[in-house]
Amino acid sequence: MATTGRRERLRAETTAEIKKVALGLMSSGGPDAITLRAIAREMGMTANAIYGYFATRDDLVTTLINDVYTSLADAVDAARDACPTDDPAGRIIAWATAFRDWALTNAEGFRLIYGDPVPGYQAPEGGAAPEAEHRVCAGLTGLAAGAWPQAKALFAEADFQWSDFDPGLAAEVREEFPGLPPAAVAIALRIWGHLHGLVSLEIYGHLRGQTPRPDKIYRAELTQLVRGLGLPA
Amino acid sequence: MATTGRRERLRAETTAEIKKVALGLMSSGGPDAITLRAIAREMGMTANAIYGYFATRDDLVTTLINDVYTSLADAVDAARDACPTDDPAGRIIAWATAFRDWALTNAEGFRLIYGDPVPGYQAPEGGAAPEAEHRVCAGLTGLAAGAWPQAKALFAEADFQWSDFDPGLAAEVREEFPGLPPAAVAIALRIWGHLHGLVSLEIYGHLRGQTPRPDKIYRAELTQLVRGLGLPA
DNA sequence: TGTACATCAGTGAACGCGCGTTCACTGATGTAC
DNA sequence: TGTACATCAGTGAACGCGCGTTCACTGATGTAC
Repeated sequence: MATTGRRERLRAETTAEIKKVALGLMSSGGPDAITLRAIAREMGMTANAIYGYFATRDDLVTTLINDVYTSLADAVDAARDACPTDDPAGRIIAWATAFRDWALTNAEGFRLIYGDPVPGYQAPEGGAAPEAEHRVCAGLTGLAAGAWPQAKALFAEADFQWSDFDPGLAAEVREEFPGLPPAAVAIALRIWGHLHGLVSLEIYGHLRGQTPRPDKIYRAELTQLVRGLGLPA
Repeated sequence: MATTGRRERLRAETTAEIKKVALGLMSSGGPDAITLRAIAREMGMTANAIYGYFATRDDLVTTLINDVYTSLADAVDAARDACPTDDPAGRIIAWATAFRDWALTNAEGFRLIYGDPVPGYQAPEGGAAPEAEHRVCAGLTGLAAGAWPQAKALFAEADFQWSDFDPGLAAEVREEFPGLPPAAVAIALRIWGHLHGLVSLEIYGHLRGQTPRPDKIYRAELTQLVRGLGLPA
């Protein structure tokens, strides 16, 4: 058995194609367009052939969410890490820009993760993509932690306790960023809100009648964001 | 014909009940749960009886969106107007607080307006609720306009032109708020993003594993928001 | 006040559709001797 | 190298379901004289 067998390879290719077609269907017809029959139709096979690759439709959707969320986490992590640790403003801007770019090129994915769930879909317990979700969340906290040394003077009177956060999150932050106060975690969540808000308004078309330059609005947002954290522009 | 006839009244009541039941179904089962048959089942009648009240399912959904969006616009306008014009920070906070409160008590409505469209639904041209949409948008611009006298010093170098906005929006703003520069409109959109982001993360459950106090995060956001506009807290 | 008629909300059966899933199967690809 | 067998991707028909919508209808509520 020199390399991976032919059958194995074909199997992997078909699996990948099913996922690609499913995402494509979603992008043109919304989350409810992800049906086994539609996928099969698109691929020129019968619906039940898909059962050879995924035990059930929910299985397929879970895999899809996981893949997509992981690709988002990869994108933002990579962009941030391309910027040196001693440039917290640059890292925030890199992360945030990658976030929007990823969302625009993977609009279906963004909807799949952050929008209404696929009709009839029941996520497994623990969520569909706990690891990727955690990476994104941890990334945000890291950005806030990087900015904190310069930002703390501006948020001195911020009134947050660890009990204002989920115990799991609190424990984790305290372990990974010792000395970081709860106020910094609140900033991380607020940053998330800023980015998520503009991007999801754009993705869902609510900016369409307002501005042809959502990128410019987003850039202005980022400028004000780092300024509001006391970081040099 | 002294008052409204009995039949008329019954008719209005049934229409209202259909809408109420539809929203209720959506809140428990997502947007795809709005089916004529499910509504009829819930009301103890047959599905086709609904055709006496709405010509088609899409008609019903359009009415629903319109009602809901109008109720949002009413809520935020009323909250803002309860605060005097010479307190721009107070008006922003009142509007924003009403926005979140409305979203939490009408989570289905929020999803209906801002989330994925109802499966299979085709909105009429011009959108399902153009008037209410416009009221919300105009309200935001009004908030930015109110804050501008104090905020302008902080956004002097903001590089926005009228061409960065939709012609219709630009024309309207210039008529309603003469002298207000494009940079202020950009601020309005950014404010919208901030509020929409935190609220939709909360509504869609993405804050659940992070904080038990989304209200506190939101309040902190508002405090920083008005501060960032140079308004007194 | 009583009768004849119009209105109209709602019924019940039926249509054609697409869905997820199951079943017994076929035929090509790979493996063992 | 050739043959017998195992694997396994995919087929095709069928199931039961819920959907939007249409149709001809019934029976109670209102109205006109």
